[in-house]
Amino acid sequence: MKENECLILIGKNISRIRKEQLITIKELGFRCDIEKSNLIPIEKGRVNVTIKTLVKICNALDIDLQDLLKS
Amino acid sequence: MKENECLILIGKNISRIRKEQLITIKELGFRCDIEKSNLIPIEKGRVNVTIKTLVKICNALDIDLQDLLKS
DNA sequence: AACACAGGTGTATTATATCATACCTTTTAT
DNA sequence: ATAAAAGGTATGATATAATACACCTGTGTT
Repeated sequence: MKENECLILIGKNISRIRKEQLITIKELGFRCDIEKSNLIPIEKGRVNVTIKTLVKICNALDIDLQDLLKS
Repeated sequence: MKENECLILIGKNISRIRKEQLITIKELGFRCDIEKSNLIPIEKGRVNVTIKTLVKICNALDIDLQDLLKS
C-alpha cells in the first residue's frame, strides 16, 4: 500500500463513519478538541496524520483504529 | 485506547515482527530508509509516529498496517 | 433578502517528527 | 582479549504536523 493511498483511505473512513453517525465536522472537532480547519484536510487525506491524532478521532467516534484501515 | 498505549503497542509489534523475521534494526532502517536512531524510539513507542512512516516500515516488513494494531 | 449552518480554504505560529551524525554499552564471534 | 555487530542514547538542523483564527461558498430556512 502506498503512503498516500493509506492516508486517503483513513480520511474516507473517518468521513464515512462520521456521516453514518450523523455528526458534523464541527461536532467531531468539539468532541476530540481538533479545529474543523484541521479535521477537513485529515478527512481528505491531505496531511500525514499522526497516531495520537487518529486515536483522538477514534475515541470521539467510539471506534477502533482498525476501523479506519478497512477498505 | 489511550494514545500512548497505542504507540507502545505499535512499537512492540514492529519490534516483535522484525525479530520474527530475523532482521536487525539496521537492516530494517536500510529497507525503509529510516535511520536506526529514529527507528528505535518508534519501537519503544516514544514518538508520535505518522502514518507515512508506519507504511514505510510495513512495506519493509511486508506486512499490513493492521498487523501493527493487533494486541 | 437576510440569516444560520455546514463544508471548505489560507496562513502564521508553535510543537515536534524526522534526518543525520556521533558516541556509548552489550552481546557475539574469532 | 579483541573486534565486530547489535541495540541504544543524545543532539542540532530541517521539515512538517498541529493549533488557532479569519474568511469564503453553498445550502436551507424564515
